[in-house]
Amino acid sequence: MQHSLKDIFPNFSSELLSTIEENGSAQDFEAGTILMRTGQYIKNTVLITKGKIKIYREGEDGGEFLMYYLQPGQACAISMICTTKSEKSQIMAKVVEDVSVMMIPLQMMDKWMMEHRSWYEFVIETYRSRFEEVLEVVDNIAFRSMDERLEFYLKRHSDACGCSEVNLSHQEIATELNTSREVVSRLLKKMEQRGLVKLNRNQIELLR
Amino acid sequence: MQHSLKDIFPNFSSELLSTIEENGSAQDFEAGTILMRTGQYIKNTVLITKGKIKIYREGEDGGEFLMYYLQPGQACAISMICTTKSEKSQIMAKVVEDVSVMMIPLQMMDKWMMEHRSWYEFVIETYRSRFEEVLEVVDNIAFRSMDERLEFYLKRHSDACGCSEVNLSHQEIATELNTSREVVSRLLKKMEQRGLVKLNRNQIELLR
DNA sequence: GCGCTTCTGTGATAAATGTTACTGTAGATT
DNA sequence: AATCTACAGTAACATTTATCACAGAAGCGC
Repeated sequence: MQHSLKDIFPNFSSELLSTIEENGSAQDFEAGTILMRTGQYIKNTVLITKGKIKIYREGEDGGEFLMYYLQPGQACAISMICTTKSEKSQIMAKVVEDVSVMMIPLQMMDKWMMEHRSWYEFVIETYRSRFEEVLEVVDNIAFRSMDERLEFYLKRHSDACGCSEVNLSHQEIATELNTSREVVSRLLKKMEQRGLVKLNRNQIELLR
Repeated sequence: MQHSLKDIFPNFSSELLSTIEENGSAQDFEAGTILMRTGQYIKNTVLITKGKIKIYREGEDGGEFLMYYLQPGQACAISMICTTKSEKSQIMAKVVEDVSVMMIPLQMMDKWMMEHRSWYEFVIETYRSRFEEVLEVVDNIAFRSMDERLEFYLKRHSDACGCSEVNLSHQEIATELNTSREVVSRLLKKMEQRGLVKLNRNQIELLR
């Protein structure tokens, strides 16, 4: 069953909602799709109405460092920021759970800021929350060691999917933390010994 | 000799400039002043007209991780973002070179967004550039080792002060990179052997 | 079942970074 | 000059993280 835009963005005024329906283009993408690559020019602001997206920062050596998740009711802050001057994307966006999005042409972004108070507030709040999220990422890598970062990673994953099972291989986790598989395996083993997780093949159960 | 607001913010319309003069409060602070602490509520948006400010992320253990510099013609993105809802600051701001600032009461922020196109563009550009700067910080700590980060730190310092001498002790540098003095000393010695710097007491000369 | 691939576990070792301890030196204070 | 203090250099060692090597287990296709 499909939720309406109104349910997903409850703070939008009804005028704004119909303008979005009019000017936006609804699109679906399967899990695994790369929605945006580092260096690409951005032509749309993306509103997520269903599914999940992960935002990565790419290293020169091909690393894919996980920054944060995007979920229904949220928007890609980068696509908003870059939109105005049609700048290049500084990040990579990957679909991790089949998504539906509304693509908003870049010229609408500025226009609506003036015309719709609820759009303005949404944009500011998007900036604020994403900025804070990135600051938290900085905290983690600047001040914490790998075991703490791994615990944080697992917690965030289960928060995002709303369940206590993480269905990822150690290699995938290692890539997103920019470390090696062996390190992840070892740290997970220690967590299992401490009773924090139960390890299965391609699955980690969080116990507390 | 004092530059006028118009010279420092050349893109602001003359109406906006006079509104700023009218509603803002010009204030000076000496080097060393903490302008904003983590957890404080933000009551003003800060425009820098003279001097330099460093923005830090504070760790729980008392670490002060340097994020970026603010210079004349720039504004504190955090103070803009948090302003709307009078949120708590997520960062610490320290004056490193005597500054003059314009304090803009938070309610002006929203008002001017609607009334002054040049303010709107300035705010969006501020968000964009600060976001990019933080992403670069993430790059550095996620993908680079301490020697590369130290070189980047020194380069950024000399860019900010416009000279090739860094007048800081090894301890101060270590604090801002969240490492220990010994590590900084060792790496600097190696850089000296590679001919990249010349080390004096309380001063590092960049040679290329 | 057999062969193949992917995933996981683990030891050995290397490299980077953090910590402790101690020394010497430059500059300031008296 | 004698003393004091902050700063810098460095050796020795501990810890964390990365890399290499290999082996066993789980799932898959045939």
